[in-house]
Amino acid sequence: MASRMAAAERRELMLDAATKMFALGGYAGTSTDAVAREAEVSQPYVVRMFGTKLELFIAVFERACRSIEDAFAQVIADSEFDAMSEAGQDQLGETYVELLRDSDLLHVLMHGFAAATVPEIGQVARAGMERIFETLRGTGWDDEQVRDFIAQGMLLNVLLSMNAFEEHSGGLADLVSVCLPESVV
Amino acid sequence: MASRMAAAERRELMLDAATKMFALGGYAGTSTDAVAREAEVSQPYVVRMFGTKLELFIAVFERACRSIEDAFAQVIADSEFDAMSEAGQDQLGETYVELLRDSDLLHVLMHGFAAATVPEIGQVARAGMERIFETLRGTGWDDEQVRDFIAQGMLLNVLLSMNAFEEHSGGLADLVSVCLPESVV
DNA sequence: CCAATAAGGCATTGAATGATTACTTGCTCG
DNA sequence: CGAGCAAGTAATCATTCAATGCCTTATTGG
Repeated sequence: MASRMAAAERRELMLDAATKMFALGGYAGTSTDAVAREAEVSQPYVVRMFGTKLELFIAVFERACRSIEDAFAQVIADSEFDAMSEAGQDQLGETYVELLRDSDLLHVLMHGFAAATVPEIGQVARAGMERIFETLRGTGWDDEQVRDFIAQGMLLNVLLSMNAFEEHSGGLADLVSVCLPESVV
Repeated sequence: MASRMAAAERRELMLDAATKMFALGGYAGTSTDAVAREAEVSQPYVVRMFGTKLELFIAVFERACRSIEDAFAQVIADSEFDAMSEAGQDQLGETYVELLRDSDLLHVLMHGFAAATVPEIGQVARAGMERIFETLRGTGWDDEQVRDFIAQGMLLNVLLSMNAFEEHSGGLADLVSVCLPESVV
């Protein structure tokens, strides 16, 4: 038996493990057993901790959305930050690129968006996107500016999720290179 | 038994059915049996027609990518089309919005992107994205312009996939409204 | 030190799934 | 017309999976 631990702490470890596994297989393509093995607990314990596989996925997905929101909020709250300067805009962009270095986060996001046909997942997705939108509005940017920023982020998501940046394969290289204006890969 | 039909024709019907079902459940979340029922053939026939569930999904996904590519190519080839005018740019945007009215196409796209961690799916995704990129380059736009166009498209994908446009729910209404500048919803 | 609560595992199960094999039947062309 | 090929199915199988019920054992407060 895995050494005893406070349930809340174990829960976090399970969320970590689930994030990793869901990133690979998505909601339907990941078994609770795979999560359990990754978390080094038994499969029934995973189910019991979250009630249902769907609730587990939602917890993972929502946590991913919040980590984006939080990262932006933290940058914006910094007194040094100036949203209206060129440097400030680049800083937020780089913050996002930095977040996406965590490929598990990226893939969980993509799977969550794709699985939004499931009503409960769609609800979480809309709420998460809304919070991110509102957070970015806190810069003082106008709505079009916020939209363009998010749009670039979504393109980045898609290109990264299809591994377009590794070994600049084929003609995507040009699209890819113009997507990372100044941030190093 | 379903009435006889040329295999190629039946194959198209199966692809239609598979598109519909994969749109709902994604790759892992859709059974070959569900596709078979939708196509009104037996489950083994579906498997035999495509060899493998993965190959079926890839056929569906690739076909979706091509329909986008083709729609753009057709507009661009029109002698009336002027890529450099404001109207021309709007026209391409509206072409994409019109395509996405087919929610099955939209969701298959999203699931394909998300599932790009599967090597063979990733390969198809990169190839499809590259062709779309090259097609759009045929407008004569510079790479940044093409990138921005695609980025807006990706944002549209995500918002549509999470049903952000139905009953302008919550604070997403503002983001949503600034995403469809002139095209009617 | 001990009892109660919380942490966690084991065994099980019924349903679903992708794939294979072998069989049947309709159509077409010589 | 009839033989052979192509279209399609029925039956089946080995796995996998999410979930449930019941049991065991740490830990901790009194």
